[in-house]
Amino acid sequence: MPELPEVEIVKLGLQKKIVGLEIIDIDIKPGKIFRGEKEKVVGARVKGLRRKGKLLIIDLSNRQSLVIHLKMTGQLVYHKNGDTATFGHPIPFAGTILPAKTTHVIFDFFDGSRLFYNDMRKFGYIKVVKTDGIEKLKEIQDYGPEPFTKEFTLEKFKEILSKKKSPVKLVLMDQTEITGVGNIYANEALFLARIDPQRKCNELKDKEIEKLYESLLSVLKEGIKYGGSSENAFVNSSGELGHMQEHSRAYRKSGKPCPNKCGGTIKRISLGGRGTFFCSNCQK
DNA sequence: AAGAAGTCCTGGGCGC
DNA sequence: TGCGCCCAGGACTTCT
Repeated sequence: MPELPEVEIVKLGLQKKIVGLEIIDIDIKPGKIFRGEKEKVVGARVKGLRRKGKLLIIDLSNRQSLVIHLKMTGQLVYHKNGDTATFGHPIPFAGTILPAKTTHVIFDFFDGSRLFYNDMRKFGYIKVVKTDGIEKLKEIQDYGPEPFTKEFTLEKFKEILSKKKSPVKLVLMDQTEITGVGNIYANEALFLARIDPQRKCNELKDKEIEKLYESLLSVLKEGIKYGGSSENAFVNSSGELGHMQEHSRAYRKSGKPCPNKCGGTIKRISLGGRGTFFCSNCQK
């Protein structure tokens, strides 16, 4: 599932590929994914890309922006010579076919290249929003501080955790508390910090919070370094898989021996209705 | 007011 | 082999 590192990888990839290009058409498969008016986008150039938590924002030259959430299985794949790839004419690309069965939106650029939005589970969306109005979007307004920004200090992290009584993993994943962290990196950060995901936030000791702060930043950096985690359907803007899943320690490792060699076994429980992986032997 | 449960959606895993 | 059942999972909505 695309989280902060995966969305960052897509952003960095597309920054090199589509900035400056004019959108001359958009093909939209009927459905709820594309929200807004196509006419507000066609004819505009791509001015730049930004990321806010798990949201990707494509700013256009006409004061409109595309706000994109990939949710579980969203993909943004760019094809430089995609001029023959349309819904009627699929072409082979990066070991797959574009457009795929899961393609819902195709952006056509002036130079014949194309950007494909694929989404197997159709949870994601592309919203057309006035650039000026982005900060007022409910989802963005409610966002908590974001890792790697100057607001996200250890002190701020302590403040966030100390006021919550819920299990620490749920708070790490709550976008209104901390923005950008999802299930994979929450599991990994807690494993590195050797903290039980079920621990109540306000009962964590200062030392533990410090360790968790470092671990969280460290696993997010690692995710970016390895090109994202392709545990689910994630691919980068060139259609390639990431490698973070090859380095994950706890996520989806149930039954495997604990990588800390503590003698324990990674187990899987459900927390907040979500799969939670940890070593009950060394995560206390 | 906070926490639990339901919702969306589809491929994949499982049992028979 | 093949059918049907059920589940994951981010974030929002609805219920308790």
